[in-house]
Amino acid sequence: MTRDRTPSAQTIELLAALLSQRPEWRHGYDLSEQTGLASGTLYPMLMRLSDRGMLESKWEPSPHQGRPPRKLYRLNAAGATFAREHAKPRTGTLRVQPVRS
Amino acid sequence: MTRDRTPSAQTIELLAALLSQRPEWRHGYDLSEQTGLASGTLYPMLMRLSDRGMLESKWEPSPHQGRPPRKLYRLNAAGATFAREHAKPRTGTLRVQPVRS
DNA sequence: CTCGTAGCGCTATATATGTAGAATTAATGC
DNA sequence: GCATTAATTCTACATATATAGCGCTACGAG
Repeated sequence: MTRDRTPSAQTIELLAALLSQRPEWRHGYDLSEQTGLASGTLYPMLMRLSDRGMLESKWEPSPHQGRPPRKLYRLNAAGATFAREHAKPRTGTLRVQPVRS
Repeated sequence: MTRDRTPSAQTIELLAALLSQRPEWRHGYDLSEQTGLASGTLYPMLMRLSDRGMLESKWEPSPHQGRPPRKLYRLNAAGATFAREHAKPRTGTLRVQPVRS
């Protein structure tokens, strides 16, 4: 049967990255740089999130000759809700983030 | 001034690879596997040979989604002549290569 | 024959996505 | 609680092309 796990730290990081620049389209390489996630972790994650209806996606033709085409992703409504849901601190305790100057 | 060097061992190997399957189109990755030449050696060589009018080239759209497009190369008439010219032993002296068992 | 330098080879890195298989993590049943 | 097992993460590797920059090599001049 299909089990449903609560999002892992990596998933939350990816969702946060996608949420941070919504509604712009992002590609995997871009997201791997922002999050530090390796390709073998990131691409399967993007596919799973897509399969679960969290993301829209489309292909963009190679920007320069000889470069691979990019697959673009973006949170849809369901995905954005899900991301916001899980982006906030786990417990009910409110925490104030000090801002570094 | 533009000097003209006699083709290096690497160039001869590449020309031989191209000649061996003429007139089929070959792409760089393919040729790098056949010759063992690293990409940073091979691609500049292909570009130089192209610039000197030895090769025809064209782009092939990505065979599978997410894979980089391929640039195809093939010896033209001048290139084929040049390749045959330099593929044969250098001097008039015939040398017998001992074969290591 | 020697010297300067243009041309060339090579290592490292960048751009992008993707899969196989091992190791790990977490949900469920008992 | 503990074992089972599905789901996920992670390390390699594969697919392709391309450039920057260092260092070597051989051409041509003298």
